Amino acid sequence: MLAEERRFQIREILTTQRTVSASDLCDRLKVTAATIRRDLAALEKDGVLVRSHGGAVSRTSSTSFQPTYDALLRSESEEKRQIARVAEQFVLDGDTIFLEGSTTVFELARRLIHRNRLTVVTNSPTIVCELQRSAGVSVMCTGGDLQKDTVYLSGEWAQRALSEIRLDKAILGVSAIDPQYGVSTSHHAEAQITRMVSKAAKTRIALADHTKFGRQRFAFVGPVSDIDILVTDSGTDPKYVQELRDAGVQVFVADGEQAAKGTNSRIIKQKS
Amino acid sequence: MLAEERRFQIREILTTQRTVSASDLCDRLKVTAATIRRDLAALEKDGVLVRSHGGAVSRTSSTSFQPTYDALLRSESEEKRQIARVAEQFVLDGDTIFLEGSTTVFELARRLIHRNRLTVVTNSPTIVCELQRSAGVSVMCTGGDLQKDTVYLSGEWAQRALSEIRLDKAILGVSAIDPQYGVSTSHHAEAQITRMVSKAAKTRIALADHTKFGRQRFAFVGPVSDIDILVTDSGTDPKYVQELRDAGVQVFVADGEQAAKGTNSRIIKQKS
DNA sequence: ACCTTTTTGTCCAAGATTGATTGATTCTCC
DNA sequence: GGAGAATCAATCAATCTTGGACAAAAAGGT
Repeated sequence: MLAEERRFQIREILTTQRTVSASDLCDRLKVTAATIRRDLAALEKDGVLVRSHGGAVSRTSSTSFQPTYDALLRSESEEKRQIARVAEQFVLDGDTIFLEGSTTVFELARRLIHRNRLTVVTNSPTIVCELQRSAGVSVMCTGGDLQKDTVYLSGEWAQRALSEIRLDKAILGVSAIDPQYGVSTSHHAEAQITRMVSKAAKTRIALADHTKFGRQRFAFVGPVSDIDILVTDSGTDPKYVQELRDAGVQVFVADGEQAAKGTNSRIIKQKS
Repeated sequence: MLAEERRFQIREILTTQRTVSASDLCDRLKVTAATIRRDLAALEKDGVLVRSHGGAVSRTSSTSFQPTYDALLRSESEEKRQIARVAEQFVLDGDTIFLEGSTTVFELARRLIHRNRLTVVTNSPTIVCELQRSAGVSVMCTGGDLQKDTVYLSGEWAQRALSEIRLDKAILGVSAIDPQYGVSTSHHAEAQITRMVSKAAKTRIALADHTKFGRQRFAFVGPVSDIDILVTDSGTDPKYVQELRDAGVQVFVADGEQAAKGTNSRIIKQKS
């Protein structure tokens, strides 16, 4: 194997798992620890990863993340990953889906890289860059004005693009949800986009970790009944889960085991 | 076997494999390592692949673009940086500019992060992600279909966005330029976008390293006289530089010293 | 048939990569 | 806080790769 290829493999591994141990890499790539150390040193120099005793940690990307977004991604990433793992089951090959820019949805996007015959429309440049590596997923970007703080494209171009498409599923990352008040967000432009996406999709799937519940933000998006399926983590107050179910929303709570085990069939059946 | 045929085979192999070792090619093509090295050197010069110790990595593999893009970024990055350094002088605060997706232009984008009151329109998600970190640059993305191999948004959405804007400057990364034939590129969609951007801009600035000269690609973009300013590196044959100047193009050759020293005033004066 | 040009193969010294060894450093568990 | 294990950086030797020089072979033109 070429050194170049080996280092590429390390990067690949780091995109799926955030961290990797040196000994693990020795086994998988069939080279000695000395070589792995040299590779890690080279990749660290390139800014791809940060070394730590016994292995390395991905630096998400030297180029494509603003520090705050980076920090956001790290915070509660385990819950986000579990939510993404469950949400992935709802995406079927052949679907045309919208992925809204948000960190939880980004985790889902990473999991879709190896899919086939999937069409993804998104307003997140980060997701576009991530799915660039995928051979089987065709990607469309809405365009629009970049909101620096949320890595979100909105505005006239985005709206017009959304006004002329129909989607099988819309995957929405909500930033505040309250059973009574409904879904809300900090930016007016964002709310507008979310509403348009909801209108264009046959099925609306919202991803929200437990921190998003019982909160209200500046811009109202819509009532909770607009959501068809909601995926959250096990840290959410069961009271909220019940209230949403009463409102007609299918709620899935992702805990470690459920996400790990193959509950695919059950979920998909329940969905269709 | 003809040399042409052999090199074609190497390209074929690289479309399916992404990487190939030199010794492997010796076996498969029944020639010595010296010949393979010469072939790989020639193909690298043509921009088909990037050599690495013991073999080569494809530069245009659809299966996985990321590593290739990195290698691409590495290859001749010094020239690209020098070109970007010169080109930066043409971008003034307050300008509204278009940055076309290409590795050389990407280098320029990185240098613009700390600018103020700059409006950047681009069709490259990579550039959007990069400029996300910038506080003083407002960014608009054209949207469109993602071309996996070039990290380029094109198609209807991109065209419509471009049809309704006016730009001070368009920064174009050309992939093939020939004084007689003009500018060309591999993809039809790309050529279309470039033409629209050119039409929308008051000033057209093309960036091209020395490997792009004297080449012709599939899709014709336009004659060289469409370009107002061209920046290249010192590796370019002076013959080409002269021919372009004769055609009315302002050509700037970026070498280490010129780019390093503050020749800003001279360049800007010459421009206005 | 002859000369010129291009291509290919061989040889060799310089350089790069890898695995093994060493002693120092760091982590973990008690 | 200390003993033991694991990991680290630095170094060396073995192996492989590279680029240049030169000769042989092939191709092309007259």
